[in-house]
Amino acid sequence: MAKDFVKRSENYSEWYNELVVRADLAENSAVRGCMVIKPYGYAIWEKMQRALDDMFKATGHQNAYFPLFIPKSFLSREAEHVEGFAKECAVVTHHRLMNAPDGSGVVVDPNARLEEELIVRPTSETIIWSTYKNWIKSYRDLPILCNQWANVVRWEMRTRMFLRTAEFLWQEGHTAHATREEAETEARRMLDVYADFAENWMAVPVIRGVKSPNERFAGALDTYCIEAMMQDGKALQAGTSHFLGQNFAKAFEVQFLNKANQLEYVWATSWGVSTRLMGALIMTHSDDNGLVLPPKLAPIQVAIVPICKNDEQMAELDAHIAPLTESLKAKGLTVKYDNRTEYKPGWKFNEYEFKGVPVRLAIGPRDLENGTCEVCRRDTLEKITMPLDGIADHVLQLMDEIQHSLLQRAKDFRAANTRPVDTWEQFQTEIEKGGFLLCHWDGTTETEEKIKELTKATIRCIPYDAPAEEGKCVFSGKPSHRRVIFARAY
RNA sequence: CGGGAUAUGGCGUAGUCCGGUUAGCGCGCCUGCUUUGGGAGCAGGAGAUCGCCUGUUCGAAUCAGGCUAUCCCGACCA
Repeated sequence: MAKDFVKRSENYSEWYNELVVRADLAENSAVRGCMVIKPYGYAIWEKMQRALDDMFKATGHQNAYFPLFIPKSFLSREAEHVEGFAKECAVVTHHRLMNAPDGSGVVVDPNARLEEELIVRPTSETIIWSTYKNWIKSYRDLPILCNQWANVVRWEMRTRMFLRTAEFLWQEGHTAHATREEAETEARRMLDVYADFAENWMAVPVIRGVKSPNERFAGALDTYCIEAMMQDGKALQAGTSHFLGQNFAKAFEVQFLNKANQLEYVWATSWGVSTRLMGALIMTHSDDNGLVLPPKLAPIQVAIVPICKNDEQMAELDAHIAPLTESLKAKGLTVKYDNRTEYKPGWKFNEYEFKGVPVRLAIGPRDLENGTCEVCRRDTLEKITMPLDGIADHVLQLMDEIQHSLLQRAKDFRAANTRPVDTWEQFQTEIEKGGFLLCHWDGTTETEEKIKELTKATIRCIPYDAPAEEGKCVFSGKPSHRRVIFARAY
């Protein structure tokens, strides 16, 4: 049991904050609202990046890089877009510092004011579409399937590590298409990529759906999303994909000549996932003993801890364990053999447990005699002693088992906390218990906002697979044709 | 931007009400010895202009005024 570590049931958000710091994932920085992602946390993010990047490439996308700064005028080209982001933009107004006249340090040089202020990108639609205008002349230039890995800044009032920080890392895909249908297909296809990644790499089950107009991205015609349920029953939007229609093409005058030699506006999509996925990963699997990582994203998959009484024994263990390490590595596993003498085995057990290492092997004098090894899996904390012979295959299989079992466990949790609700009275009590409420909704923004105001619950999405079903809106009683998901969200 | 709170070695804190030796303790850190199957023990050691400024006083971590920063609760949000 982790010492001095608050339990999820006692204070979930404190548990989360402490876990992030103590598992060495990230820490707060000198800059308000910005975090430092530490090497161990960044290693997880790199694994996510790698997997996603491969999936983007496999679906025909290429990486590119666009500027951090956006001319102020660009942002205001699309009316809804600017309205959505105006309140949280960092603005560059000057380009030079000078020594303070009174010697008190350095000040902004008032003579170095920029002609046009620059916005630190909150997202890159505008700068990218101003560029695409130059790239697109003919139907032969389409589609353009670009992605960029970048940092963005949204000046948030209240921040939480990974879940909402003023600066965060993400990828943003921006595509341009000749037809509406093709763009819509692209937006949905990338959502499927995200869902695939969430479930098969992160072991986080997600619900695919469409956002209500109220929750839609500023400037989009449709926003598709994947929604996950955290262990406290709150929803977390884990990824979004937008069908932007011709809004940005019109704002930036991006037209192409079609086969009939007629000018048409280009159709657009954008889609992104961010370091917020780290938050989803943490809050889906981790427990009161610390972080729990799915094997596919764990920077260390196997930790090996030797147990011994003296130097000679350690030397013997080193020699004995070396081939074991090699055989695990030969299976493609990431292995850490920890024979530091400054820490005792018990300390190491706790350390690797807290950091979510999926499998731990311990080998001591008794094992040397018996040709065995203690195998402990992080997700269940189950320990078994087994012969060293064939251990690499066993561990490899265990990785698979853990990966699947984490997903299954999360699915079971979600299922246990998802239920239909048909009356307003019931809604008010049920929403307090957390989880997803499947409810009929009359389709109006007024109803959605009223419900949000009264209960802090929002429509997370209208699931793709919501079956047609006649019913009455849980709030207004007006007719509805399918259920949507209500929940409190991060 | 409203409402509340806090600020003391790297971290967590005692002391503040009621001013008075060298600012105490735990964790961590350094050195040495003994240890190692679930966060080791002992001994020694380093480390703090008590958030900042001004004032009151013989004397301020402690009292007063101002400032700054951070955290929590709201409004806002991927």
